[in-house]
Amino acid sequence: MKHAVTFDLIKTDGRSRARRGVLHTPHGDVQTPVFMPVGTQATVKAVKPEDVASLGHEGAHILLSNTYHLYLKPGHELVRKAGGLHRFMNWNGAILTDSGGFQVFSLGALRKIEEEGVWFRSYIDGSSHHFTPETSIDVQNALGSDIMMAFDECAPYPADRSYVRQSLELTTRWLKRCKEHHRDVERQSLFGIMQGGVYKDLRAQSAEQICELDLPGYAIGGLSVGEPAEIMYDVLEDCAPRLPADRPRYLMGVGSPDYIFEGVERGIDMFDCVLPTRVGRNGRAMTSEGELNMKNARFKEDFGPLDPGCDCYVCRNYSRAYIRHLVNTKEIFGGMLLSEHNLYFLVRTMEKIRKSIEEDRFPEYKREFFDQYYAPKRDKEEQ
RNA sequence: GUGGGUAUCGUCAAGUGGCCUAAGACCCUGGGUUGUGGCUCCAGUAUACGUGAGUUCGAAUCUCACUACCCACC
Repeated sequence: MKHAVTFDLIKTDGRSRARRGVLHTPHGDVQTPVFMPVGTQATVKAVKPEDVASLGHEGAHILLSNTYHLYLKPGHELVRKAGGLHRFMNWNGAILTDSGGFQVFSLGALRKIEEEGVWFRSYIDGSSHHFTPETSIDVQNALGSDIMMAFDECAPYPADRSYVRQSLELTTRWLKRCKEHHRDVERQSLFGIMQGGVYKDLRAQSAEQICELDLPGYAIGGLSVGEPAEIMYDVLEDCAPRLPADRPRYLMGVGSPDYIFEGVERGIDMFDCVLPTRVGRNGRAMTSEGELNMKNARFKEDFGPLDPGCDCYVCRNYSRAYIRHLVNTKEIFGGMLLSEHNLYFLVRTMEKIRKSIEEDRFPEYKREFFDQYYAPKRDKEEQ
C-alpha cells in the first residue's frame, strides 16, 4: 500500500535543524521548505491560478484550500460533480485542504464542541451544521485534495492547562477517527495535527499520541494564535523535533518572513499564510527592504518599482506611484498587483532559503535577510 | 436693476438662543492584519459657524447692513 504523498529528506543543515526535502504528490513534486499560498474559497484571492503557478523562478506547486468554506459554498458535492477541486478551480498543482478545525476556532461565537463533533452556525445564513471528523474526511474526499488535514480543535491563547490538555486529547481521538474513516490512501494523504498550546509537556504528549498513527505527514497547529513570538519560537524549538524526521512537518498558519525563517531553522518544511494576499489587498507590499504601506504619501511621486531587488511581473511593469494611486482609489487592480508581488516575494524567498540550505549557508542567509528586511523598521522605531 | 434663497473644517453636512471651547461622513496622515467571516479594521490632524454692527445675562442659532454665490423676473 503506497501513500499518495511521500517525503524525501535530501539534506539537513549542519548548524541548525533546517531541512531540504521533496514532497511527492499525485499532482507533482513540491520542493521544501515551501510556502503555500492560501486559496480558501477555491481561489487565491485576486490572483489567477496560472500566475500562482509561475511565482518565483521555479513556480508554486502547492496551494491551500478550505474544507469548511467549500462545504458551505458551493457545497462539496458540487465540487465533486465538477470533477474535483483541481479541475473546478483550474489548478494542476497539489492542493492541501484545511479540515475546518481552524474555522471552528476562529468563528468561535457560533459553535459548540462535543465529543462527537462540532455544532456551528453558518456565518453565511445562520443555518445549523454538525461537523465531525468523519464529515471533514467525507468533504475532503469529495474535494479530492492531495493532502487532507485532520479535523482538530485549535485551542486559543491564552488558555489554561486543563483546557489545552482536554483539547489535545480530543484532537487525538478525532485524528484516529479521521484515519479510520479515510479509505483511499493512495489517492489522498491524511496529515495529523499536534496541539498542546504553549505547554511543552502537552506538546510532547500530543506528538507521542499522533506519531503512533504513522501518518505520511504532521502539522503543528495552535501556534501563531496571538502568543508572543519568543514563546512561539521556544515551544517550536522543543516540539518540532518530536515529529518523525522522515515525514514533512507543517507549521500551520505561518507566516510572516521572520516566523518562516525561525520555523525553517527549527526544522519546519511547510508553511501557509493569508498574510501576503491579505495585506496586499489592504495596500501593503513585502519587499527586500521591508514592508511598505503603499498608502503612504512618500510614494506619491515614486515612479520606481515596488521592490528594486525583485524581478516579478509587477515590479517589471508598474511603479510605486501607480500602485499607490490604485490603492488610494480602491481599484481592484491594486490588490491584484500587490497580492501577486507579495506571493512572489515569499515564494522567491523560499527558493533562496532552499538554495542556502543546499549550499550550507542558511544561517548566513537568514542574518542577511533580517538585516535587510527588518533593519529599516528597527531604525525607524529607534528614531 | 427687482424679488427670493443659501452662506458651518479641504469637501458634504448636523445643529433653529444656554448641555456647541460645534456631530457625523468623506478627504488627508499614520498604524494593524499570521491553518482568510477583511476591496478591511483602528487611530490621528484641522482653533470651520461669510463680514461688520446690534438685541440678550448668554448668539452658529434672533435683527440690520454689507459681501459672495444660486434661482426667478426685468
